[in-house]
Amino acid sequence: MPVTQSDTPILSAWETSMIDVFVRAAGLIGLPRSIGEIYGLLFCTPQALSFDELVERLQISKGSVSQGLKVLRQLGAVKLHYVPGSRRDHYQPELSMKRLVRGFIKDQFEPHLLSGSERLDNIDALIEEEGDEASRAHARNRLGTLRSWQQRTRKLMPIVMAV
Amino acid sequence: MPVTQSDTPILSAWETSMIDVFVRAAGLIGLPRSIGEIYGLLFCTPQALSFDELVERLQISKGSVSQGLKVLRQLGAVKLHYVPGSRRDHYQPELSMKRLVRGFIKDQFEPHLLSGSERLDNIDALIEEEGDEASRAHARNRLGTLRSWQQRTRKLMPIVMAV
DNA sequence: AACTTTGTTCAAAAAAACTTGAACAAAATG
DNA sequence: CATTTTGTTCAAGTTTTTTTGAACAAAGTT
Repeated sequence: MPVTQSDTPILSAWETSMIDVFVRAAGLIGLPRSIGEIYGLLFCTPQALSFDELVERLQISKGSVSQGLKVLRQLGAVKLHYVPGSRRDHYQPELSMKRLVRGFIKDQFEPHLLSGSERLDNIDALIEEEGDEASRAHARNRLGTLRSWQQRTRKLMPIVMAV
Repeated sequence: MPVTQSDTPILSAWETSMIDVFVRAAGLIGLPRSIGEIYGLLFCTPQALSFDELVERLQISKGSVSQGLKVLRQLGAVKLHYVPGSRRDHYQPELSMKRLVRGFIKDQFEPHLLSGSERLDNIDALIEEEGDEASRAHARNRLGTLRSWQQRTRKLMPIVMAV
């Protein structure tokens, strides 16, 4: 007995709008739409939601939900919530802005900052291998600028994470 | 007499590496590779560079350079530099981190923050149109969380821009 | 043990973002 | 005014990213 519930309004108007806010925010920080949708729906909903409920209410594929939740867990943006009497995993959104920001920076920014330092050291070495002294001097100078930018960015991190 | 200068090393090793740093940085903030390349080469070079020099040394199309420079000008990341006796526009990189950050935030973030406020007001109205009082109360509550996030982000901006 | 439930993986399809290059516009030059 | 120089625009091509869905694995049920 196939149940065609296709005309049930799966999301209310305010939910759709609020999810849209998160989809845009996701785009702003370089995350795919589906991740914005998942976090957005969790954010709208009072109870924890299961995998299946996300698939059904958002009308996106299991694959997208699975991968999206994986990223969100990695960022610390969702928490598993045990629901007695259910075998399914249930998810709730992390609501602490501080933790959200911290998770994002740690996962997406810090790695680049670190590998960046090594890169600059390599460039330092390369500079000494070519050109005349005048152009080497200029290159060293610019490298110094870059290093100062890196350092200032590093100092900013704790401040941003303290939001 | 076709001149095949294909084996001229157009970029030195350290320049290539330094440009690579900027290409990665561009990716990190959601800008295309070509923009990282353009800014990167300007950053490496002592003199101002013309449009043509960018095309030739980076080996990318005129279209990419034209659009890339357009974005960089908009961000305030490059400055026009008048070169006597040349009709071509010449470009130099903005070297002040403060100005670079300020330009990026003003161009890419603030618009979203502003339009965001209007969106939240709309959601506020939509919430009152559906559901029972209990669910409306929850929705209002979450909207409040979102507003506080927005406000905290706003307060952070001047601090980041003061880097 | 066979079956069901739950969720992951990954190759292929779809969508989005970026780049190219040819046509075009604007301004300087001869 | 025809020509050259300089740079922009935009449709088409390319590359990258995201989404889908079917096959699979793991663990619980009967």
